[in-house]
Amino acid sequence: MPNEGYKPNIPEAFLKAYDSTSEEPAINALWEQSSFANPDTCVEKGITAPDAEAFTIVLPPPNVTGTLHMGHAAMLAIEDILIRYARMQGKRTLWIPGTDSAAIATQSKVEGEIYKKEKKTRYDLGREELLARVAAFAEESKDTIINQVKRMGASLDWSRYAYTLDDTRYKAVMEAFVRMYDAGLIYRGNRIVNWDPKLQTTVSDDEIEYVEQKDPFYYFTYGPFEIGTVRPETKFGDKYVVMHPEDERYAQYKHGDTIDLEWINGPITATIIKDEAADMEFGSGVMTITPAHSGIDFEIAQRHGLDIEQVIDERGILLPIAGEFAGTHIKKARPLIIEKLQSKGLVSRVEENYVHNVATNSRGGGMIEPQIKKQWFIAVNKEFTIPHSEIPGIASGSTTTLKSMMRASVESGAIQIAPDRFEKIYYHWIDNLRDWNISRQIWFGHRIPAWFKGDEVKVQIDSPGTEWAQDEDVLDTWFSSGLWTFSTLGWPEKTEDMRTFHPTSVLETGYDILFFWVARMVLMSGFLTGQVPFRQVYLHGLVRDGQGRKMSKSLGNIIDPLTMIDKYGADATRLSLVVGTQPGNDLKLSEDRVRGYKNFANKIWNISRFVLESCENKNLGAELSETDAKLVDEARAVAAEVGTHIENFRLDLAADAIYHFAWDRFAAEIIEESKAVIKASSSPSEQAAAHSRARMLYESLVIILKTLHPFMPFVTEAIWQKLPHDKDSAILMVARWVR
RNA sequence: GCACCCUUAGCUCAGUUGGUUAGAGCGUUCGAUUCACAUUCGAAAGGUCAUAGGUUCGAAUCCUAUAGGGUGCACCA
Repeated sequence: MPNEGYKPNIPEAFLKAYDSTSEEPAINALWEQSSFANPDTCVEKGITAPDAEAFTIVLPPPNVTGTLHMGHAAMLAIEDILIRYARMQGKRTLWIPGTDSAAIATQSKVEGEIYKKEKKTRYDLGREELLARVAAFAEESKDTIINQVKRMGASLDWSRYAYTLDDTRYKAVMEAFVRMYDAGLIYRGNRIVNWDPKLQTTVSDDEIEYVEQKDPFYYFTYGPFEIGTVRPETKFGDKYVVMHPEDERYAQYKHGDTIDLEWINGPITATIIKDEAADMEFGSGVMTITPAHSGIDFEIAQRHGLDIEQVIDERGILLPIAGEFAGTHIKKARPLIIEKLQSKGLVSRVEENYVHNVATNSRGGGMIEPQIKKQWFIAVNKEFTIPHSEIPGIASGSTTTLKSMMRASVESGAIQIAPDRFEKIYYHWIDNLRDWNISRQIWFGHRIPAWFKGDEVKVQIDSPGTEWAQDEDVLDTWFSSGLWTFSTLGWPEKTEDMRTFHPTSVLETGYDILFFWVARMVLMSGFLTGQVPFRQVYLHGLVRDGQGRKMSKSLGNIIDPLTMIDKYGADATRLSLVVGTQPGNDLKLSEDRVRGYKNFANKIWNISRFVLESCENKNLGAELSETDAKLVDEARAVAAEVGTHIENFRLDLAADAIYHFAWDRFAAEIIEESKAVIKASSSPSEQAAAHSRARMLYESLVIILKTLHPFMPFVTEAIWQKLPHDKDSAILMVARWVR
């Protein structure tokens, strides 16, 4: 506490309004130079106890496909609040930054740009050249993103920066693949997969996005039956006719009966199959199947051991089975096939405008065409012996499956999900989970460590020799993302970081990637480390525009975080993304919101100036009067309340509480009442009151600055730097939270 | 089709195990301002808490149904 006769020597900059554009870069430089975002530094400098509890968050790594949007800004604001609070609590606090190569998304973006400018495909360029171009793009994009992240004031430990494709992470991915293969959890097999003919790769079930579409629905005469379809081009090979075993309309037909009938390219013999997959309510209750190009049909075919014939190739071209239509693209073939069927009198009716959902690749690809392909899969239902497990309910050395391990992690409470309604959604997803297709037919990513020589296969990290050829495919980007909580800590090496910081404390991300990412981390971490990846999941909502619409280029309603930071400051931007948001609920953001919080930053600035001016020539070591002590306690109580809210992940309530205390109570009432006390100083008792009052104001200000710091780090730190030097910490970022 | 969420002031949202007169920000209107304030301060208007039942001494809050909006999953021959 400064002593008698303290002269605040208020810097000139303080006499004007708070100017975020001049203060923020200086504060950022101060933090960076301190390197207090690195917990090791804090321990070395004696700020954090070496045995202090760890608090870890891994930053969901932004894709290196572009620039930061408001969703990222919200994520950074929320996580930085949690991190700064934990750090001020004296915890060993680590927030790990990173970026994600985002295999398909990045490659397809670069491919698209190359095609636009040079009319060249990846096959024209070749693997090496394309990879170089993608890597260059990723590098540039990465730098942009890092700079944007820093401008938000995010106190990440950049010395631990990780990129999914850097050497350490590459090693982790290879190791993970080999271990899972050796445990029998990764296998290669012919299965029906989601094939994207545009990007020429498979995608996982979760990456599929169903888009509503209107198409004509055709009914054909198929012998004595009527069958329906929107996709006549798949029907060439259909020689099985399926009906429900209990459908009385077709009781006369027995399973295995054959019927001769006239079909697209001439007479065929069809076989009756009775299977419960046929829906009696739909259409005529009878269907033909195309096992090579439909998931359900494939399952039916497998159940009954039926022939499976490919009709359409990888580029969407009809194969010789299509007879005269062979070599034609399915889009062009469809009307021609209808024409032919009509001329043969086989079209019984057409229902125009049939509304149905078609599968598309949500990663910037095209319509999905189911195909049977030899792919790598992770077996989620296969039993295995887990060597080591800290997951409650799963004992080390016991037999389990990945699915039940994922379930146990949440059911046991080892992982808590906020808001908790997402736990149900998580279970539902697990129950419907099928084997995860992890191979992708693109070039950018982690190449699968499998080696072939003739029919022999070896799975190992290093090449077994020159005569062995490596698998051409790369891994699904979520495979490497699934390792993120521990690959960033140096796994598979037994590092000090791994021991200290894993499992991580909180995983904060958008609810839209609960399945893609959160669930996959639970899977990977459970199997490979025997631990849950994090103890708490916090799912934030999506940032939408003022009218609740998604922000998009075509709507022109994008609010760019950098523009907001330039205009109103990072603090105002952060606060606007936190106040009024509850976990799991979308946030409607308008520029007015941001502007409002800029005024608040300025308010804090002015409060501070007033307090410092009031402290001029006052003894801040003076005894506090009873009234003033109560007022300081009031501020302290608010800090405690804010802390409780933060621990409950109610950042909206926390911010609201300190906002109202600072503005409506401290500035509007306490300061107003203090003006007279500070000025009147004729009698000794009045002077004592003035000294006490000044001290109260100063102490309250310190409490407000500390409490507000996680939310508005820049303005609070800027003010802190102008406070007298004998405060409890030279840098507010590592000051101890109010006690 | 199954499940979940939302509906509170003009707008965006709080309202924690049911408990006085339902709150905030923004916006609107009126007034003040040589005062720490690129402003700020004071005041006002504005709500049948979606609708209808029920439980209860008491319901924005719990239960049921309905309507509207949204999301996830499945189906899609």
